[in-house]
Amino acid sequence: MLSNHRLAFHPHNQERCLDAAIISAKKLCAEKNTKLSSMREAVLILLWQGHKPMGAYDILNGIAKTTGKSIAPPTIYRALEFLLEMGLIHRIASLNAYIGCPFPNSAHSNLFMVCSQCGSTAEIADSGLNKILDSLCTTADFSMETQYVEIKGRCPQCQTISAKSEQ
Amino acid sequence: MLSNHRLAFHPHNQERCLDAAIISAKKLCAEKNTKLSSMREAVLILLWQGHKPMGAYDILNGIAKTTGKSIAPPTIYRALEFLLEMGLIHRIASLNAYIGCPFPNSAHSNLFMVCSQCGSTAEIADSGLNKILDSLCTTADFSMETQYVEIKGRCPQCQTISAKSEQ
DNA sequence: AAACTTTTGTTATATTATAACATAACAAAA
DNA sequence: TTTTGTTATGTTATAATATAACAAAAGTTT
Repeated sequence: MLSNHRLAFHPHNQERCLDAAIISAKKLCAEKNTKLSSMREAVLILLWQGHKPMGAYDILNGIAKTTGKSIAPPTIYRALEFLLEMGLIHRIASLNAYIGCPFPNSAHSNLFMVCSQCGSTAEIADSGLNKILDSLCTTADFSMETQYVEIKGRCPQCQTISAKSEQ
Repeated sequence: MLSNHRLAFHPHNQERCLDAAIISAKKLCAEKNTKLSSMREAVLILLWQGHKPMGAYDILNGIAKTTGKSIAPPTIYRALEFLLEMGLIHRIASLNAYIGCPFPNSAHSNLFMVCSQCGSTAEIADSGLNKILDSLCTTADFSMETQYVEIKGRCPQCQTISAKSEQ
């Protein structure tokens, strides 16, 4: 099991995550012979600064603010498309939002745990889960292409907070 | 395992599904002391006639056509909201679309297999899957509220067709 | 029928995403 | 070092999905 739930759901040095993400993004693009242009890098940085799923228009506004320029949606969607293709980010379908991938190098199918209160989101790759999904597909004679496994609920911190407020 | 993949992915008497769905919807609403108004029933019927996930605006146009009236989005979204609350339909997040639930009576968490070619969609409730998801949540100290498990791929029929066309 | 509740209608607008075409930036070949 | 080709970004417009806010109608209860 590959998971970043400890980082995602607890305070930690977020700048370190960001730096690591950018370094491995550059490496991965070099390997794949693609270019992490400044716009693409800016979007990736913003996503890691947010450290939570962000909508395309949140990203748009963020980029517009830091660059001082006014930017149109296609610019952002293109950067997102590239980053998705590279496996550097994921789309959370249930939120229409995007988040940086904490382990872009390992090929994997993913599960996301999204806190419905604070938005913090963990990514988990679990072979047991994938085996079950595969076997269910086999049973139905269905050939899998993509999977979306997203769980909404409460992260550890928000459980504690809401438990306290109910005292 | 509770699954409608045999029906969903193969030709069958769709009218029978529709009739059964409406009957059990009426029963369920009676039990829950809510009302399946004509608008709500019309939306449910349309979804079962389509027999595939439909977008809110597809539904809107369908209802507008059969009634001859022009209808505004909120009317449709309200009907959808009601049907979702009753568990009579599901929302497929990865498609922004809605589909009738084939077994609304049994409380369950669901997995959807969506054919990326023809759109036909099966719903599967599997306790093995749910156990794994539960255990992953426990590991991460995450308390689940809702789950979205959606798999895109090829249904049996569309696999056959594309295999043939590649000969 | 009056008062109340629930459902639907109406208008306007928010949010998310893409199509189509133009320009700029960069790299490779001539 | 032009010129050509390719890739990336800019620009305008619009499509597609969803909701807020308030008004009217329909259905219930008293």
